[in-house]
Amino acid sequence: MSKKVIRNERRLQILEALHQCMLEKPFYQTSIKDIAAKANVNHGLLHYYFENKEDILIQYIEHTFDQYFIMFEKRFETRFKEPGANIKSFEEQCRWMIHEISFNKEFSRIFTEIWALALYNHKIMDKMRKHYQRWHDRIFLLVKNFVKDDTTARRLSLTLIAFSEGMSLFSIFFKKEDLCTDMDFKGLLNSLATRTKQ
Amino acid sequence: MSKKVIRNERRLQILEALHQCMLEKPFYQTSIKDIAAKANVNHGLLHYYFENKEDILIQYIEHTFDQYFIMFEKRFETRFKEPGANIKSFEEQCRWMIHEISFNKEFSRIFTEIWALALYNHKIMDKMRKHYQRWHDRIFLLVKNFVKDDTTARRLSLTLIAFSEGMSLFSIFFKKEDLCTDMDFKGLLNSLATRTKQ
Amino acid sequence: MSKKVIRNERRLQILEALHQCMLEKPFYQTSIKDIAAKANVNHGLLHYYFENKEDILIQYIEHTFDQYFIMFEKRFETRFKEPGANIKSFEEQCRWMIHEISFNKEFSRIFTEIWALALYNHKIMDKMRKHYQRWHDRIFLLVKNFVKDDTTARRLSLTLIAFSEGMSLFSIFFKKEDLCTDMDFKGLLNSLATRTKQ
Amino acid sequence: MSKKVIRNERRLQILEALHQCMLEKPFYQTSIKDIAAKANVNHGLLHYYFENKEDILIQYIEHTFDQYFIMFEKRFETRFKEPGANIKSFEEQCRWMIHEISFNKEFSRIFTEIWALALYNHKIMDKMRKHYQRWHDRIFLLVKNFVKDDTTARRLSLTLIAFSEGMSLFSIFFKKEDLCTDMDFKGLLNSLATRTKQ
DNA sequence: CATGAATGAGTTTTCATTCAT
DNA sequence: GATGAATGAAAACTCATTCAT
Repeated sequence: MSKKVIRNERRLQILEALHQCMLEKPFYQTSIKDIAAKANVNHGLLHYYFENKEDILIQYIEHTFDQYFIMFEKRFETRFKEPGANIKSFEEQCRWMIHEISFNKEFSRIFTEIWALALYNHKIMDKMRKHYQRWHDRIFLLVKNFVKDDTTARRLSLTLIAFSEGMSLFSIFFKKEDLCTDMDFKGLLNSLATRTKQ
Repeated sequence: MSKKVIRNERRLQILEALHQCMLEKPFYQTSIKDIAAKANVNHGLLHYYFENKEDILIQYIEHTFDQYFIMFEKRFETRFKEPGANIKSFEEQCRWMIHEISFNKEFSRIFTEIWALALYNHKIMDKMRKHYQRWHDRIFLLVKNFVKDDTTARRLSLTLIAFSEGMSLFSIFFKKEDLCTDMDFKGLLNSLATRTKQ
Repeated sequence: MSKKVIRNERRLQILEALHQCMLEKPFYQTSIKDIAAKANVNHGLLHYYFENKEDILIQYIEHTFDQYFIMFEKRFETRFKEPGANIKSFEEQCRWMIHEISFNKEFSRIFTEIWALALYNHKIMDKMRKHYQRWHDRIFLLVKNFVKDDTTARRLSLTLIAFSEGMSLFSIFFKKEDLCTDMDFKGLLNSLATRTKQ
Repeated sequence: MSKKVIRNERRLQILEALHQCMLEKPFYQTSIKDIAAKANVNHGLLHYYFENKEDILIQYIEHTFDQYFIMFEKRFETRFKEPGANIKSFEEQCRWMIHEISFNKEFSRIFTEIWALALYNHKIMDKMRKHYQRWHDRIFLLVKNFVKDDTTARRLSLTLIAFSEGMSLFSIFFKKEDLCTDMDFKGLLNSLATRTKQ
């Protein structure tokens, strides 16, 4: 293996260690030594591969959003060969998003914490905005098929994401069964847009 | 001032100081001394009135939810004298909730952090669940007027709260104008229930 | 009851509270509020009846030694009417001392701690020396009946007290049954004196 | 110096610093920073080498008892070549114990405090019991040469240690000259056993 | 006499980060 | 690259004591 590959492996090893740590303790209570121990590397080494503790988190966010984005695209491509999305593919993709992403226990926990960290940390905030925007752009493409007005379509798609994150959040406090898990997404868009359109 | 009055004054003074502090820094970076300084009291006093730092937060949560609950009830009572809510009053109350609570900047910031704190702190988690359940019970009463099936009505009302919290969260990352702010709540309930009903 | 009597009652109440506290926690971990709580009085009041925390302990020592001294004298007087002690009365009194004082669980615990407190506190040290000297003087009177040489008699009586305190100490670490509890005190004196005499 | 050597040096340096500190102040008034200052190391380092303040003390006790045990054995071996102890060697060894250990000023002070600390700290109590038992086992071997009955021999040897600790304690309150320092240890055993035997 | 609010000094402990080996 | 010793700032919490009421 080349040095670059080793370097990348170590990096991923450490990011995965952070992931495991964040399932046990809040980030601010997770020490560099905790992460190092989970990754089976010396704690001094983390400062060789990453600038500081914050940098590990920043790169973790980047890495995780990328993974989910790739998952989303792969799933879409394999199921809906035609370029344009129809109602059925839109609905299915939305449902998959709720079930596989919003209701993913680990995802919910870790991102609930990252939202909080973003509040008073510009770098994390910027990173989050950037990724939510990328996500927004992608969902917008789907919604655009049913909503003529661009401004409305953008609003609808962002609200859809906000809704799915609300579901993610509440899956922490309540059981999935207590929430509506299968809905009429097309109708949802309509009702959301009704007044906004006026 | 009697000792009892002093006691209560101080407590509120400290809770308000925590509120101000949490607008500046994350809770875990807010020291007891920071809160004391904002409250203009000696830091030792905080340990006299509260068991520990966590206890201040717990009581802050209690106090804040209570305030919002009272606001909600007052608003409802003054506008809709008749006991049973009709479509119009339901819609207006929902809209008010989104605009005055979900889109309240301070509320959004502070509770986004409290969600994260709840993740690894049972006491905070229990407190949050308790208050969300109270909120849930209240919204359920409104929804019940339009939805016959109780199970469905409960699911719908909880999902409505999840949705409003999602909006609250996203008001941190984006501008209000980027989201749908006025919607057809009755239609929303219908579309959420469509598949769940089946 | 006169004010003076009330005052004394309160004082004893507080000294007894300290006694109870010291059975639970070391003195330095016992707060003024702990003592106040046990005595069922307001903590501010302790500073009215006593100069400070140390003063309570000093007075506790005085009070406790006095009690034991009175017990010793009473027991001696009731059993041995004649003024001069004979071998039998000396032996019995020694045995009583070991069994009732050295092996008194509470006495052992509390004084083991007071010895340590005396090490770096002159007032406590002086108080302890004063009472041990009083005790020494008393035992000397008994030993004097069998030992002609005053210097030797003084050494023997002090060593006898040291021995009984050693037993008190070890009753904390081991069971009474693991130690010799009934011995030939007269023979003990002889063997202790053998070489010292030369 | 290898890292392992550094590690051991530092440990001993810190234990020695605790020793020096305990000659000046009670343990509970000795701060981690005091010990660090005496050891000429950063106070944070103490938490790197030891779990906490209590752990330093625990290891100090272990270290100190070990040292005295080794001293005892060396002295015995160099003076009494024959395996079995005779009266003379027993008496000399006892005398040495009283003079070099019980009457060691530093030893007396520090252990008087450790006895008190053991009262409400299980770990220290266990450590002390363990070492006193080891000491007991060793003295028992000597006493066994003159006392046939094992139970009696065990009681006698433990009482002998209690006696020497009583002397240690009283050397704090009084001068050595006020106590019997050279005695007939063989006779002492006999008088202690007289009644116990019956 | 009695209360309890207020003070502030002091303590243990944690940890990101640096750096010599 | 890897190790682990070392640093020092910062935090929560305790508590004797004072004092106004």
